[in-house]
Amino acid sequence: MATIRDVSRLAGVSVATVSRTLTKPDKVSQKTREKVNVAIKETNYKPDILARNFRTRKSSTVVVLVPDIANPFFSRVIRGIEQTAQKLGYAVLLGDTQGLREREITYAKMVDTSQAEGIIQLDCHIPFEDQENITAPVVNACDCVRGIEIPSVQIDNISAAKEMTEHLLSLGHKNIAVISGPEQSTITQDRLFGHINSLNDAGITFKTENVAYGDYSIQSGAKAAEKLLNISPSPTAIFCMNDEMAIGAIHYAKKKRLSVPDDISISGFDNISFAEYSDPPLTTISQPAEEFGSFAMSMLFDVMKGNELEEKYKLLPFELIKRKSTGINNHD
Amino acid sequence: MATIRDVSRLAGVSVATVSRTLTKPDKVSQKTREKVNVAIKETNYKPDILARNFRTRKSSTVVVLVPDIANPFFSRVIRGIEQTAQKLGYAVLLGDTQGLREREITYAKMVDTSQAEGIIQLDCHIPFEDQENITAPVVNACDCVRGIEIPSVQIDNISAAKEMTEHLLSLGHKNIAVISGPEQSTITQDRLFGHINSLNDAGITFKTENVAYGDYSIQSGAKAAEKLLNISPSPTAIFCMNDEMAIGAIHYAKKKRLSVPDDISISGFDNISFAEYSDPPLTTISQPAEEFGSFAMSMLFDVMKGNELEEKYKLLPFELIKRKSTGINNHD
DNA sequence: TTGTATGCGTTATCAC
DNA sequence: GTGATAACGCATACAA
Repeated sequence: MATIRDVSRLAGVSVATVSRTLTKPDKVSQKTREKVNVAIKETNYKPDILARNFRTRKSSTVVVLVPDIANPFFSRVIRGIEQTAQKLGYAVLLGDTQGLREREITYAKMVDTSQAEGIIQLDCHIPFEDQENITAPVVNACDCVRGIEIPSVQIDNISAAKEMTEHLLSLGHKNIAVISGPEQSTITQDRLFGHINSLNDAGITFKTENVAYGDYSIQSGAKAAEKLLNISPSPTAIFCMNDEMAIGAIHYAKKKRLSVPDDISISGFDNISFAEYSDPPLTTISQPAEEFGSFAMSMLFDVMKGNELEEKYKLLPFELIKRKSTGINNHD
Repeated sequence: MATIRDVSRLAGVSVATVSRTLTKPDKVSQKTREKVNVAIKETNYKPDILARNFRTRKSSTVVVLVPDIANPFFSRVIRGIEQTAQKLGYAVLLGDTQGLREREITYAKMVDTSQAEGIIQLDCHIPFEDQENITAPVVNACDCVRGIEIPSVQIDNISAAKEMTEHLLSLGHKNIAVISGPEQSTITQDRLFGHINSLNDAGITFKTENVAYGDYSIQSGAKAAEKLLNISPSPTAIFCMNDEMAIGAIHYAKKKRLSVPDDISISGFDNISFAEYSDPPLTTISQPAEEFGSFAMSMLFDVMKGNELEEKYKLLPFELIKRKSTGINNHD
């Protein structure tokens, strides 16, 4: 492999000039530049990025912590991250954490060892051993850690849950169940809060037994629906905190020979590509997944550069998508 | 940040000894090791991986080229890659290529510049400018490049397609349509080949007009179904080359008020998590996605180490999963 | 605008 | 088993 030395010799210039030609071409005369470029071609020289990274103390790499890469919503976020990272000259290291704190910390430590310059965390945890001490550039996307000074980009989950609940209320539903995400999750808490708020505004008392917790998987949605649809009086609508669980819930309802939405309305969250093609098509909240990723990467870039952030806690717009899985309450 | 120098001073040993304690502890006496470890803790020393990588000419990183990270099948493969990579001490760089050759080449070049040591390619392209010259350790997973010396792990797509086709034939279907993947794709070609083979074995002539090409998206499946279900005589079964397109096809069939499977049988491929919860549940081919990733990473490891591969073209087992989207032909 | 010289933090070589 | 030291390839401060 040719080194910068070989190029400099062939071009008859110093290594410094070759280096400059590559990284600050405006500081090199047109003529010299040409000479150097010819020599680079001739030698098929490729700068050794390992050496460059070492010398500059930069890896041009960020690590993204994702609880489950196989979740279509997260993978869309990652796609957004990747695209913007590439534009900004960064590579993306994948850290599938399976929600394990231990693995989050392992990956986050890559910043300590200079392997990565910053972290994008898609879960609601602080990925450091010392929870109080944020020791590396980090940004939250989709979810966030409450009360902690970590910049984040998400939707207004409280308002989104309110809007969905109001939609269900407007269809005449009074006994609304919830299939929630993990209880500790910030977005889950926010959405539940918004939901309860709407109920209260409508003069309806929220009942704890109307909530079942899932893990965002289809299976957990089906299981939660089984629990909720066998209490009495049976709810006439279920507000699910993601589309997968809604699809699982619909599946169980159908198995029980309930018609969706005639017997039971079921709503989702995220608007994944399957939502539109579910039977019936899912009423859901559309979240700008790619934009989350893209925006988070831009924010992280600023944090890494030491730039001031315009908004530390960014909210992106969401949209209620009304489809056929929710309908008028025919039961009471 | 403490360096190896600081540790050596505090421990009263040479930097070489500190380095050895970290990377070859068996070459250091118990006593010295303890001294060094105390000093490491004291100074909170973390080896600079950038410097280490530079010195050893290794990045301990592999790059994975994926056409579309948001495809649930690919993300499962990536999960498998990530898990095994972590075990083997490698980090995974994400290269979402959108199927663009240009981006594949860009990412593959990271090996030239030492940023990555090897490549896992999930698409059926050679990620190098010079197609004839394989210039970096590379392994194919799921798909493969035909006639090229790139190690690969996949299922026997020909046999899988045969098995599915035979299943449809056994249900009495004679006019079977195909919703295929991209025409240039190797796995598409293999599956089509297997399909045609089965038809021939059954004495049925394959008709080109019974094939529509999609891009693996739900939308493309719906569109392809629209084309196929409006030719005459209408096929009584559709063999789709992935689950997303099958779900799209089912969606269109229902829209046309056709019953699946009474009027039309539709089969998928991949067995993604949504397959089981589709309505009706999808008959499909289960592929070991995580194992593809895991196995590919192990193979790449061997290639990078210069080890001989036990099998250069590995086939993993698949399974025909019979569900309710395929049924007996009631039409002729 | 260009060249010279230095050093980044680590590992490897070779003495001891 | 341990230490002294060179070297990896590059970017940069400084001199010219």
